[in-house]
Amino acid sequence: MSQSSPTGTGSLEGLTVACKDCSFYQLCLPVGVGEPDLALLDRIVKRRHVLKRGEHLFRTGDPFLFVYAVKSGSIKTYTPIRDDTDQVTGFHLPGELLGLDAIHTEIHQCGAVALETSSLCELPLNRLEELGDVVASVQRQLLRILSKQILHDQTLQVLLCKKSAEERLAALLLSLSNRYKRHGFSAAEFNLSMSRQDIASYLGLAEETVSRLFTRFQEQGLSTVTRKYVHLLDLPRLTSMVGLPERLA
Amino acid sequence: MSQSSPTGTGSLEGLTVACKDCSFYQLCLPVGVGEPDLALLDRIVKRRHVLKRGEHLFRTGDPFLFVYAVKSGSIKTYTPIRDDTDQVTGFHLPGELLGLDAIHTEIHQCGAVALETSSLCELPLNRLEELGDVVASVQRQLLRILSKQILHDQTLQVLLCKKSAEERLAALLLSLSNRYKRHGFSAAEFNLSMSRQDIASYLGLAEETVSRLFTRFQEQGLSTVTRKYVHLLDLPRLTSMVGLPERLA
DNA sequence: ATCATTATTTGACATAGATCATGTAAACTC
DNA sequence: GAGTTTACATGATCTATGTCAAATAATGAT
Repeated sequence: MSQSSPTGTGSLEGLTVACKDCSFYQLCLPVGVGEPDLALLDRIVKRRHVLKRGEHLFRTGDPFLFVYAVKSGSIKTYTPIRDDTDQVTGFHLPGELLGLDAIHTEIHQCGAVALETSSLCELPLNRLEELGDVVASVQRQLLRILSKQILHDQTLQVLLCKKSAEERLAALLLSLSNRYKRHGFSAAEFNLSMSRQDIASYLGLAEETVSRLFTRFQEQGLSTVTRKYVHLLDLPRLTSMVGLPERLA
Repeated sequence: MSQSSPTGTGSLEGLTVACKDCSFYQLCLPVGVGEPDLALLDRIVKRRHVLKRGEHLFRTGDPFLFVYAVKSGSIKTYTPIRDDTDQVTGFHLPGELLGLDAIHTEIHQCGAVALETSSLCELPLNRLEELGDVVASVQRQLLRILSKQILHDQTLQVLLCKKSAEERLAALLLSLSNRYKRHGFSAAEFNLSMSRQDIASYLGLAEETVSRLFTRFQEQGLSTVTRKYVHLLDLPRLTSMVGLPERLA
């Protein structure tokens, strides 16, 4: 919701950057919130949330206090399944919201960990009342965003129910590509902040299968993956592999 | 949102039953909407929507006009995948909402068909403004409901990623059981309104696998399934099979 | 820098569940 | 109410992935 200072992450402390000046605000609460409303909204949005790799934003069972917006970096959310295994439920990139699933129970059902150094804004949903008129407008935006998430979940459902391992991985790569592209980053080259295991968990595959697929994609000239660095060589073919508008986000 | 007349479904036409008298209203918009608000809400909620088996409530691509609440019967939602196949995305029982995924794009991304004779209420989301004060309150409820749906989708994600065919089917049977129970119906005996194929699609399995599992459950004394009629014989064992709070709804 | 730990890759093998094929029983049609 | 269609069941395979095992490479710690 807010822009980081030109002097870098270290000086975020004490800064008062307005939401309307944030390069991400249109991604958080895209349309329908007018200028004056934004000024109000700005009053209750907290900034200066920075996490290093591996640090938790919240854990399963924590009380729900805020909806978070990723400003930079990336966050993964997961649910513990049994004693040892986790299910990765999502990867959250800049401009995307986090914690929406906890509105219902007011208890976080997922844990959220930084995959790399990341900064976030927080929106105290339970204090929205203080905003008066802006409330309805912001809530309408939130409804849209939650609805979008539900749509995303349906796409994932199709992916998990009907698509092969190959199609699933292609879909994830394209999803990341599109989401980076939206922020002016390269659609063809980026770094995977998550591990093979995270990817496997998210896609319902074994870690080994993901590894083998990366190798196969390379053999087929679809992409190059060296460690964390991904280079998508044949976007059109990858897209046709996934088939349909099954874009993940 | 409204209660059917004591004289039966045939006489729904012309009835003006208040939301607050509806036995389902607490399921639609559970808490936080006070009595006076309900009276207002009642003004814009339409009733008298009746579908016979196989009839569509809406189709993919239709403009989004309403959120629907199931009053009686059951509805399935699905997305077309390729030319021939569909992905069943959900089964909707009385008291549950429908069409939430279309808020974002304002175009229905799913089709919705009645699995049996069903009646529904409609809530014109785009006319909520007319309600004035009640808006924030209703929207807050809606947020909770959408959030709950997201939670449900996460459970489904775990089911599809980590659970065996057996566990998936057990989870679905228990989900239906719990949802019927909530409405005062038997938790142990009910009718499946959906086909084996629908179940298979929803759970990411082959139709044949579902058939075989029903047979196996019967052999193991877990349940009895004759055609559409299900009798759950060993709820505790079924529950422990699924493991964890992975209840589907 | 060196060692220890963890992540990734690769290979050999096992298996759950898909697919294909066919049979049987409801449910609809005229 | 005989015939046609559609839903469900069951058996015989086949295959995409999972699982187990081990090698290699990267990362972090001392």
